[in-house]
Amino acid sequence: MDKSKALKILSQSHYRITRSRSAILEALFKFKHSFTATDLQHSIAKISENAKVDLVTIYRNLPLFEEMGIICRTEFSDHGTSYVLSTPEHSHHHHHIICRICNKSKIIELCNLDIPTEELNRMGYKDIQHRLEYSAVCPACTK
Amino acid sequence: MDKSKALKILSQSHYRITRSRSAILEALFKFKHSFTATDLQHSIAKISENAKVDLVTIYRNLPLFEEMGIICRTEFSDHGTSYVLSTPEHSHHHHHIICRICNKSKIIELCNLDIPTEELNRMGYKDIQHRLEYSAVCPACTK
DNA sequence: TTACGTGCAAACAATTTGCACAACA
DNA sequence: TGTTGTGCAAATTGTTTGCACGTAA
Repeated sequence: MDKSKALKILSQSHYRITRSRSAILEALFKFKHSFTATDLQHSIAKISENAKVDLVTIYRNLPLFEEMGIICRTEFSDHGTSYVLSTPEHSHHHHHIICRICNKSKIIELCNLDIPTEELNRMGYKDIQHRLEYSAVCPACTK
Repeated sequence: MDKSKALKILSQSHYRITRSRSAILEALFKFKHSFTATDLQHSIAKISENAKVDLVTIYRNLPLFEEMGIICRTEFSDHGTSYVLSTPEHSHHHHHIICRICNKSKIIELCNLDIPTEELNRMGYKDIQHRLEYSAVCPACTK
């Protein structure tokens, strides 16, 4: 997934291609780890002085981009919501591990999680959702 | 665990037994499901008009009570931190399932989660923490 | 009596909302 | 041109901090 792919998805869904959305996506795809709305704003400002996008606009677009499958929301950090890019790997069930020092995230596979979900289902729980987030100090930061 | 047990824990740890802490604990143990700081404040107000405790005081005591093992923090709800009572069952590794309708929570066992943790350890990640929260519509609320 | 707790006010941070204006399709 | 999107300001919500006063040990 890159910027032009994302723009295509947007227009195919009849969302408008605006200067702001373009600038947000431009900055988005530069991130190698998870980012917040504020991170994005700073990043956009760094790219170009006159590309400024209001924080509100970013807040309004992030859920949209998530809906489109461009980014993926995570909530491990105690301070607010952050996102990671949707890679092809993101299309299937998975979870993240986030380094508490450098903030980089990696995907981890956890198929055995489906088992308890099924059990809960048998117990009568409906529309089961779960959120699993790992945090740790990554190998690089351990040194 | 009940109020007097909690008070004993506090005083054994050289924390003072105050009117506020007493009132908070009084209200605490009445909850059958998860609660937030604000929930607690309302609950205290309902119990007795002159037992009022400042929200700030509640915010300052909840982490303390958690440290003492009296309550257990959960963060599934999108809007802020909530807690559940520590039952004897809480002393071992577990997770919760919270009903999105009635907000009641139950403990679920998930020992197979230890496996990925170990794997991550082998991969060089240190001080691994995880948070797993299930939410669903419980059998009662399905009807 | 003295260190620990509390209340109040105020600061903060993350996020949302209202509304007039701007700009895509 | 009409609808959708944006910026600005301001409101909300959850949580934290500073400080003078109160009180348990």
